[in-house]
Amino acid sequence: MDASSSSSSTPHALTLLTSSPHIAIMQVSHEHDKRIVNNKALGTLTDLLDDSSYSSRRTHENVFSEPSVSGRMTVDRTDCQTGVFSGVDTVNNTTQVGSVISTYRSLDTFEGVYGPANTSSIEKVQDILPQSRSVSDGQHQSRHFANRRAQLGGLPHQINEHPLNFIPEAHASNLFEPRKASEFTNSYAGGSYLRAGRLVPVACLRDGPVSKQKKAMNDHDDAKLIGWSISNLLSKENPENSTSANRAGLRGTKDVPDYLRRYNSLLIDGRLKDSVDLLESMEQKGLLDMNKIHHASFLNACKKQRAVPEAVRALQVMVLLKEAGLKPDCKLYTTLISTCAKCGKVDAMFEVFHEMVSAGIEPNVNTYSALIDGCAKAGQVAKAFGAYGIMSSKVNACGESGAVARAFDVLSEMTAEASESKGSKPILPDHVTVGALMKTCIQAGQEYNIKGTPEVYTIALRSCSLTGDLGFALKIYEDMNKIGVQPDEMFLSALVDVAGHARRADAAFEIMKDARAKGYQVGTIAYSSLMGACCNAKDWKKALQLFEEIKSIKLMPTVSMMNALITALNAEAQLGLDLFEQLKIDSIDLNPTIVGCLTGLCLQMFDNDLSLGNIVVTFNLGKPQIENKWTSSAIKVYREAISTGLLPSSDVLSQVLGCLRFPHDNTLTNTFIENMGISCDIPHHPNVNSLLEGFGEYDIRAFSILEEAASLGAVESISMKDTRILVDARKSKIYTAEVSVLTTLRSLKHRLAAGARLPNVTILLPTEKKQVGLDEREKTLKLAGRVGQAVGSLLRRLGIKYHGEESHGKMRINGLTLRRWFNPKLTSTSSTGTPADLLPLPSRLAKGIADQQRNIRNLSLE
DNA sequence: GTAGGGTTAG
Repeated sequence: MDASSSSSSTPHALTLLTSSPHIAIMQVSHEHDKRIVNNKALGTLTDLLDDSSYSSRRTHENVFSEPSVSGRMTVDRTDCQTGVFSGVDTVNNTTQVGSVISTYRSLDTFEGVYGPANTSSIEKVQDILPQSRSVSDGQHQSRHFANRRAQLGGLPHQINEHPLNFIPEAHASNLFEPRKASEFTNSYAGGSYLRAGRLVPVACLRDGPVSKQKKAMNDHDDAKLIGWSISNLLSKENPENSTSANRAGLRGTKDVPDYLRRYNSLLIDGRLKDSVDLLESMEQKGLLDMNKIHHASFLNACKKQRAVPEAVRALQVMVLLKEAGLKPDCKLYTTLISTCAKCGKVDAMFEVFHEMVSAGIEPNVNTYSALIDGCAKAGQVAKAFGAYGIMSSKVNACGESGAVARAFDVLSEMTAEASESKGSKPILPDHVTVGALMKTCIQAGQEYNIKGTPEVYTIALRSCSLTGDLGFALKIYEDMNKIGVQPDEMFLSALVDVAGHARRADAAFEIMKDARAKGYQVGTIAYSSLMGACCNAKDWKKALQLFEEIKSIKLMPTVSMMNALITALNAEAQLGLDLFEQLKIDSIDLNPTIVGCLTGLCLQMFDNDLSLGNIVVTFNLGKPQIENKWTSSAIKVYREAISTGLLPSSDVLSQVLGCLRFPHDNTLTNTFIENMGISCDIPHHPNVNSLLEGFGEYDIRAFSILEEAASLGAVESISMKDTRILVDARKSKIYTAEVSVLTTLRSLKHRLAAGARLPNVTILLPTEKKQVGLDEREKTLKLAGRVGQAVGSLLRRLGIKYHGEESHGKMRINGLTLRRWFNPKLTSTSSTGTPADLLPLPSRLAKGIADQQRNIRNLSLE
């Protein structure tokens, strides 16, 4: 710490130091806007337009295409147009017109996000999208629709021609056949997650209002009508179906509740494949009622394992079992998209999305949120911005005044297109058409439920957070203002976070100041983020200043706030402890949050010293003790917390115990041994640890702290029976688990000294389940968690043999093994300095004497 | 019990 900063180590002093230069937000906004459009967005776009890079990045199509028209927004105007104006009854089918309009809107989005799209760039887009050839002659077009009809299995004319249902010709005839990745623009390189023909256009929204289009779909989507049935698809899909029941362990399963129990337990075990097999075998027996299946649990299980293909397969089962009462609707698709998003499978996500739209299900705000979220999570920020643009354009179209302008835009474009296209009659819309268009534009927003809510803008902000793109974030803020959506605290919190990631603590404070001035609600949520922003901006002075402010407005510090504060102080760890002293001076009660932050900080610093070999161990009457600043501080904080009546949390306990670990190194062990006056040859006596204080692993203060915590009820006591000892570490934190095991050993050592027989020791450990693919078959593996691994290596270090595997969650130490371990063969060089409780056991003493006698005899024989 | 926003660290 240099002189200037040490003078500022108290929060009060800092308040004076940190009056920062303020930078006007709007100015930042303008500058950044330009930069975004010029460098980032246009750069991405030009990449995309470059044929050579296209092949490897084809899924980037999603960046600028409205998925409901699948990358065809620049080229399918004629299709859309004829679909509306020459195909069917135009004016009465408002939904269709609305969709056309949304098609056009997506073009606007393209322009809105990436700047004006000139003709040549549009042509370039046409060139690179193989399915996007303009289809302007009537013959070609009718062939296209015929294909489309065939592929839909004879759905009504008007639906087939709906632009949303447009599917590239290349796919039309073979939708039921597995497609090659190259045939499917939106497939990822390894093939499609949604195999052809599996997710059929099924829209059966029995709940809520049903649009004309959806009604029509509803009336005609009966699976049987289009020539296939559940069972034949299942048998095609899974020729091993007869064995699936066996695989899922179903022999003997009879009734539905029994099946459902098994299904749930399979899910809990993470056996996803087996659980779908089980559903299928239930279906075969006619026992399946999808209303009784809790889909979210399944998808959550998928999420945990990042198992998108399983999620998709389950969705397929659901779709196939529609008749059994399931309604694959927007929500279900959105859930699936969200699952993909959470798993980081962007391609799968877009594929589901495209299928959803092909099925005539309108995405709503949640769907877009999930998409943006997924792109952002996967670091595909350009896509996230693209999805934001699409959604944003839909939101903008909600307002009535916007709708009128939009309607005229669309009309003029349509007219222009029509007059250009050969062989078509120019379309001159009358007042009825215009009226219908306007109505549609208004309805579009309502019907699609695309409303401007702070939530969705908040999600969009996350993309900016990842890149530290404050400019775009402020643009989003502006967008919101324009359409009159008031930011709420979470939005502001996210915005502040972006500023922090952009290393702009000043801007973060400015945003908060501005929000307060506008009278927006800002409380702990926003302040937590502001503290986080200080931390991200690596501005510990501002963090401390903010902490003062938080105290002054009587806001309760949150865990994240304190963590952020202390993290910000990381390089200034001493300040964290000074802060602790300052709290007492300010008579702020110690709370669990602050205690946790401080012990966490101490552990972090202790670990740092440990890794640098800076842990000093001193011997006091043969007892080794750690001399470390952070250890002392951790214990001090812990003691003070207990004295004010706080119950230590499991984290705090483990952190404090962690500060009492001895370093693992042989020189230290040798020093221990020398100090105990024992001489032995370590390579031949690995279990000499049994004689050491804390077994050479922990400072003995750890044991009293654990015992005290157990007596306070902060941690479960170890079950000590005469015949069996059980250490249940399934819920223990890592260092608590280690000290628990050592405590058990200590107590057994005393039992043995008292002449008792040693019982077996069982240790229960947490495990993690993971399903892995092995040759297309899946297997669930149990893996040892961190705690299990730590306990396993602890025992190995000590030289204690155990049965069982930590990965199975259970290990057992034999009583006899322990007895032997407690009696290492060694010789004592002196009897002085040996602590009383470490005096050799009677048996060992006797043996020691016998050894000595033998040695003397041997000497005399020589 | 069925989509659905933010914040620190690992």
